[in-house]
Amino acid sequence: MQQMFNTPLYLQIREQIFDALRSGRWATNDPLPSETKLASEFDVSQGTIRKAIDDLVAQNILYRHQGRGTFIRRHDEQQSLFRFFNLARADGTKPVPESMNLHCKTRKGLKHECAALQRPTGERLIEILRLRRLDGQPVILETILVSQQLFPDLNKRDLPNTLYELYGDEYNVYITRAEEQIKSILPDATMQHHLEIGKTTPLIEIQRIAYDLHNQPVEIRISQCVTGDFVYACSLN
Amino acid sequence: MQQMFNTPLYLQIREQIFDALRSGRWATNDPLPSETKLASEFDVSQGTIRKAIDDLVAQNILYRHQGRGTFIRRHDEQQSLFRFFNLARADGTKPVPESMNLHCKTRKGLKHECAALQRPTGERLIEILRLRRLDGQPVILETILVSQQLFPDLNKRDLPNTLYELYGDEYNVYITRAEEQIKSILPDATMQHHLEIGKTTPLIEIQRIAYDLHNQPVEIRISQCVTGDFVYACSLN
DNA sequence: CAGTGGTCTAGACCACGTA
DNA sequence: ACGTGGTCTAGACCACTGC
Repeated sequence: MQQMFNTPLYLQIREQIFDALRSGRWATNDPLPSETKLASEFDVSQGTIRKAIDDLVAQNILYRHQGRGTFIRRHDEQQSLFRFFNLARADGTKPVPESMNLHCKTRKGLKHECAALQRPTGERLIEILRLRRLDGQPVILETILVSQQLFPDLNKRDLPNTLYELYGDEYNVYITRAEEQIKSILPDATMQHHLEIGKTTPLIEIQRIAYDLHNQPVEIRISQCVTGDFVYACSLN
Repeated sequence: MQQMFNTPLYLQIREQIFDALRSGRWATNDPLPSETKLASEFDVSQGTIRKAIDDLVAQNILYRHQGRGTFIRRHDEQQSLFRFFNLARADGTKPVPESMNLHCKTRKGLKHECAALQRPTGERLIEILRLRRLDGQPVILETILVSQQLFPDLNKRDLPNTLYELYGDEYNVYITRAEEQIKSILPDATMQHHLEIGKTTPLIEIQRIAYDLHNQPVEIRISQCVTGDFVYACSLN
């Protein structure tokens, strides 16, 4: 096959592989077909397949393991606990977060919430409130909002510490990236109570929107965090 | 040339190119020698040079421009204003920051400051205090600390809005990455005065350590920011 | 041992920028 | 028209994994 149209071949292949991934064509735990097999299937050279996969690896959608194969990146317990978790001790090490669910209910979504999730206005959302402890201290109060349509019966399940793993395993929704916005706030009565702080202890509030493979917003997560022993850590390049 | 020893050729080449960059072998504004020239110089194929440069581009040390050549990434006015600037409006757009210098002096570094900069304890540091305005409002109070040894007479200069450009142009110190830690604080009297806020307005405090090409810490920067109309924005992958 | 990804080559042609 | 980076190929060999 030759490069036709104006978009490079490897980008076309990348999109085709990406579509195949989303359609569930390959089992989540098995390796993808080898580069040479994909090359003959798509009728391009192995180097072109390689470049396409390079991109998907860079996007953290696939990963390679020499000698074993190429695999779909999953949110499993270990990574999921840390990959999207930016709170660290002052020395840069990361604590293991525990979580306790405070409530889980359904309610009508507010206008701006539905808009952020790109769902019809007024759709029912599932709201989860939980408290997270780091090194035993209550540090984070977290409100999670998802569409009930996309996650039927999520509210009737046992909710694990790592929700993104559950989203993937049970609902075929794979979180690949997220955007966070941080501001500073003072605690209301609920926060004071659960986080065991006074009304003059300032908090950071992190608003996250998490996106799936299709780049669709899937979850809103608002975390109020006490930043005494812990800080929000971020790298710039 | 063949792959010898156990490290891949392209990594060896990458390090050699990197060394050449640091030694100032190529002018900062001219393109590097073309891939084919580098290939014959290092006696490897063009594809291997390409892979080496790919890495340096991914690290944001070089950039390519098709048809023109490969260049050293500089902190120039435009990018520098935004590249390491994570405050955004709630809708995600970025304001143009202005800055006003409040003072610039030298003083003996505290123990933890010298340690963070990997300089001898008690060395003299240059301290710059400035106020930044976004959309006309005073939003950020910023304290900058660098070694006087590394930046002689910096305190006697006119300080531009984009310091990293000055570091590169005048001191051959190129900032390539930074680490930030964020926590929430209440303002002291100085902050209240300059940021025009009351004592109950919570702020976020960003502590940044910026690193140069050698991966040496070069600058400490502590910013206190009002997060009313602006938020700290960050992407997770 | 066979099969996977990882490296490396040599050479072709394309797309862009400059003069 | 020419030189640059960008894409693509076909084929070689290496390094790791699992049987």
